[in-house]
Amino acid sequence: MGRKRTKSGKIRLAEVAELAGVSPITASRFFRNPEALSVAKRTRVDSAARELGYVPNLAARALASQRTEVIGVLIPSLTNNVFSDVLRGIYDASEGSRYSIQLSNTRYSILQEEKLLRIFLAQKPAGLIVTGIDQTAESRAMLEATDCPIVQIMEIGPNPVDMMIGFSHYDAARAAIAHLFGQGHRKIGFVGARMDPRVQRRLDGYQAAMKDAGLFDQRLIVATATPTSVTLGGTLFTDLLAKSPDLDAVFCANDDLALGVLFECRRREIAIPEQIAIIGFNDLEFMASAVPTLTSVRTNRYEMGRTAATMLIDAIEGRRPERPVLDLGFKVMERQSSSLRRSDSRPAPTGAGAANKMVALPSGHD
Amino acid sequence: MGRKRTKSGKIRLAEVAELAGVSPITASRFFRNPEALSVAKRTRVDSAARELGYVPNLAARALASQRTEVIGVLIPSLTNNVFSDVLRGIYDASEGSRYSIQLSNTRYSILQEEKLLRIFLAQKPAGLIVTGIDQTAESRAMLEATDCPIVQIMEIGPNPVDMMIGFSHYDAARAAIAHLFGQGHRKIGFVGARMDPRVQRRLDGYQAAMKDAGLFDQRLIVATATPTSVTLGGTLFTDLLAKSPDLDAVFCANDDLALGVLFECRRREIAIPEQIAIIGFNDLEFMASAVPTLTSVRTNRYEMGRTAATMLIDAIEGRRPERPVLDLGFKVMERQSSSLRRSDSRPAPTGAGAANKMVALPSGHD
DNA sequence: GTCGTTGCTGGTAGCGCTGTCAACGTTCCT
DNA sequence: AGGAACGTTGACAGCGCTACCAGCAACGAC
Repeated sequence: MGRKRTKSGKIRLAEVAELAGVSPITASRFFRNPEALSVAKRTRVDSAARELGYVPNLAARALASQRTEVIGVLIPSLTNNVFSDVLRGIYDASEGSRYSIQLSNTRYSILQEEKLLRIFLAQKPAGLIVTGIDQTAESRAMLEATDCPIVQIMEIGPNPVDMMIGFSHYDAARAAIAHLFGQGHRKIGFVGARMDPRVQRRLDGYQAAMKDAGLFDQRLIVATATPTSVTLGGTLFTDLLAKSPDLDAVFCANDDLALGVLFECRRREIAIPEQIAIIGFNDLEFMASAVPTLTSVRTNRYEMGRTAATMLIDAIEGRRPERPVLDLGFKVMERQSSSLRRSDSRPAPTGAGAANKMVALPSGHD
Repeated sequence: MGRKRTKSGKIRLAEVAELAGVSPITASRFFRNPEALSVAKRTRVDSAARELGYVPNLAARALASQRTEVIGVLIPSLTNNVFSDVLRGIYDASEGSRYSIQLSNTRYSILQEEKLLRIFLAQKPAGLIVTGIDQTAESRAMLEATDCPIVQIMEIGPNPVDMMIGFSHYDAARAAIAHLFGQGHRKIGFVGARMDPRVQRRLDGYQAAMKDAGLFDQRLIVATATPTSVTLGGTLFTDLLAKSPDLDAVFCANDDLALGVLFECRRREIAIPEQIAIIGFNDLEFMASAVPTLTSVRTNRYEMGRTAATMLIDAIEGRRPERPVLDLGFKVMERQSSSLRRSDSRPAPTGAGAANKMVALPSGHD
């Protein structure tokens, strides 16, 4: 007796249990911890669930268990293809797991981040992935008061809230400048947009390298808070040339800017790298197939997302990582745009960028 | 008597109600339909909720009300920047609403889509956004059996499940070819990658246009299922040149391929547009700042996402749109890469691509 | 004055699932 | 053989909220 189905017509756990000839709680265990069941009951419940097409009601589960199977992800931008790679990694790692991803966009505002964090935490997420290390004091306090695992991504720094995965933007920028120094460049400009904390640290690295070499000059820097774009790369480079006409190289804070600089050089008939060398940041796919091929600092974005989600899920399930802070490092991918000692005087058609020479791998593993 | 707080220390609705001196149900109404309360109670509940920092428990709400405030979004790719624009629109539109976005990646597999759909529907989403019109029969049946509003995005076609927003890829491709015909081109090649249904329809449009003009030739087509990239554009163009050395224009199924073709032409010292004209698809930001600037078919991706989410939320709340199918149209953005009749013989530095001439706006509004 | 109507409020009874604890059968140890 | 230890199972009582319906006051129509 009693209703067989919920009024919405959905199958409930009780139906599955009844068909399998077990109690609801045993059926429940099957979905959460199958090993706790005897093989006989396990197969019975399994086939009953299959036969009925049972899908657990997540809301009921969350209410009863006082926790969700949601991983919250806070990122500053959906547009930036840097984040789309990270996200892909996160989604890939979450696939097949019981956890679902809840994404929110802070739009590069730590106040917005704080607001979103409050909402997220109220729903008791299973875990949290947050971008960067520059939270508000309030956010920081909330994160530390939470008992769910947390991974900070995109960069590494002191005092992780919990786990941390990324690389040193400061070191990466220094490595880029060191590479240009190695090619004989001295008047190296900096072009940056958006100027979020990570881009700021790249600028810091650039400044430190230049100062150490006694080559620092404020006129070599063009930076704006405007969101980045290829077009903006050309505009900023134009500004930079006006300030420093005797420039011999440019470090671009990202690859879109670098592509914009490349095109602007084409317009002005500036030879790359003979007159001006270019180095970008992130090593997006197109860098290797541009003409000339563009040197860039490769960052492991997909791997970062994937590893962050994997670490997080492991931590949620009680498998804490051996080391909570993971430095994924970077590589300077030397290509034609910064190679004065060119072995090939003219690029061959197709696959020209093949000469991807790995130059540096500071900080972290490989 | 009775517990004041849940064991997790969270504020519940009952606490808010008590402080406000009303019954829990009245407090509940305040959050869902404030107009139903008298002004006096409304302010009392409001200040009580504020004072306690109350945040509703979504799981309990979902369980009790038998519905969620989740909008499910199924897209085929996270990498493709076409989708990141759409997603940004969706997230922007959902912000400030009570609805949250649940994103899943079908990886261009309609079987995977069917699987995800089953999971989504079991959780009774408030609404659903799905990509394209090529669902499996099973998926289609599930979608039609569901009572929540559904928006199909990215393209338009016959028999919408519910609402639909997009444009005709077929017409857009025909417009691209018509533009090239207008410039005097005849041997027009097609370069395509990924070859998902929408790219396939672009190819169909290309073929129809060429056949109508009596210019169709199978050797003018290079298409692969491989995921798209700039590098691949160069490779495919190389293949195309091998098949059809007397080519005078290329229609690229997307802008990344077009950029790859541009670079390959540079490598081969093929003059654009004098020897070969190029037209891309989507009009990503960089197209206008490349050298030469690249003609492309502009699609309204952000607007598509934003409008889809807005329409969906309106429909969820009972405000059905006047017309369920919305054609957002497209525009051929004529630039240097396809303009033989160039007014400017040499592009000026910076902002060179300014000469964005709008050529066509078939299908839909503006 | 009686009846219906409207606007607001509250009580009751779950939504579907899991935490806790108790109970059972079996095995292994001393 | 007795008892502890383990593995497996089930009963009960909610999780925090809302659907549903009843109740009540204020008002107007007859």
